[in-house]
Amino acid sequence: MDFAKDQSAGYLVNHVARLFEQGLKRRIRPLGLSPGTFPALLELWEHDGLTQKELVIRLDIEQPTMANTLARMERDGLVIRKKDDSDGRVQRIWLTDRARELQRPAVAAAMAENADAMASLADHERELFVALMRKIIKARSGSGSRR
Amino acid sequence: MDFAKDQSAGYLVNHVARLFEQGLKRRIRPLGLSPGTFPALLELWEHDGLTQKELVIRLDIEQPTMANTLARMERDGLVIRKKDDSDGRVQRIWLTDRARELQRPAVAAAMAENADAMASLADHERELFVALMRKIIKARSGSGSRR
DNA sequence: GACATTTGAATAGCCCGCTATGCAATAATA
DNA sequence: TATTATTGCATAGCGGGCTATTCAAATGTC
Repeated sequence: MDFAKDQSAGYLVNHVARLFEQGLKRRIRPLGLSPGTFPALLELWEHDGLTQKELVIRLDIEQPTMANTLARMERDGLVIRKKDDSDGRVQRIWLTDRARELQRPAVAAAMAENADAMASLADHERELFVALMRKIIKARSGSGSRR
Repeated sequence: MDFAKDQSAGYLVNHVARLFEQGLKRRIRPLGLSPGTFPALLELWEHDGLTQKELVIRLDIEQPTMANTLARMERDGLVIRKKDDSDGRVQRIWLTDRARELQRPAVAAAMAENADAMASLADHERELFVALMRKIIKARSGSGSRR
């Protein structure tokens, strides 16, 4: 009984995530990007040529989800996938020029969206919010429910 | 530059939302429920016979998403949809016996998941977390970006 | 060296969110 | 009252998440 949805962390976090995603989507659409590509791009901008497996681990996302996202990214001319020379199983992911050029505007858009969505929070509240989420993630995916 | 993803609220909130959803999914699968039905069920358990439109407004979700979710729910024997007598456009949504019986175990599962996911937070941190998210939602969807 | 195991990626199929669009019923208006 | 506008819902199509399964390459083991 008495499950007040506006007091349920799970309910709220889903709502907030949707708001963030929608905002980001609007902002990066002009760049020809969609939100799902963002995490992969962030990693690749820092470390071009990562393996699909490495992306999966770094982003804590399931392998088929990553494979699917990368397929879309390749289709859209953001990356190319090449087999590793020394191991025929692994796919290495390389950014295209276009993707490299998008770094500045895309990061700017994401930062703007973050700022905007949290505009109603005071500075210390923002830091708190981020810190709390990191704590949850750490506890959860760190020693998480390995099946 | 220097967009640290572990400091980006948008990035983190997406991650946390995924963790919550996966946890809930595992917990309610035995009941034959999926996470997407939860918000609608919560409303209907309190107010059976709501309109699709009313659900859309209360849950801040797009109309086609709701229509789709309700179609799945009807398929799975959770609700039935009946045209309103006095207005042939509106669909009223009525719970089945099965859905009513699921209230207790489903709510228990959600509460357990919430508790579990936030187990690493102190009590006051949990309250803070919830309060911050409500603040964000209020500022955002309240006077939000009406196109 | 042959066979079994492990590992990385791809595919199939589903849930659930979105936008854009179409359609039928009602309400408003000339 | 005939036409137009509005309103509520459904459909099409896609992005992005998941699980389960398959496949090929590499590794281990006998």
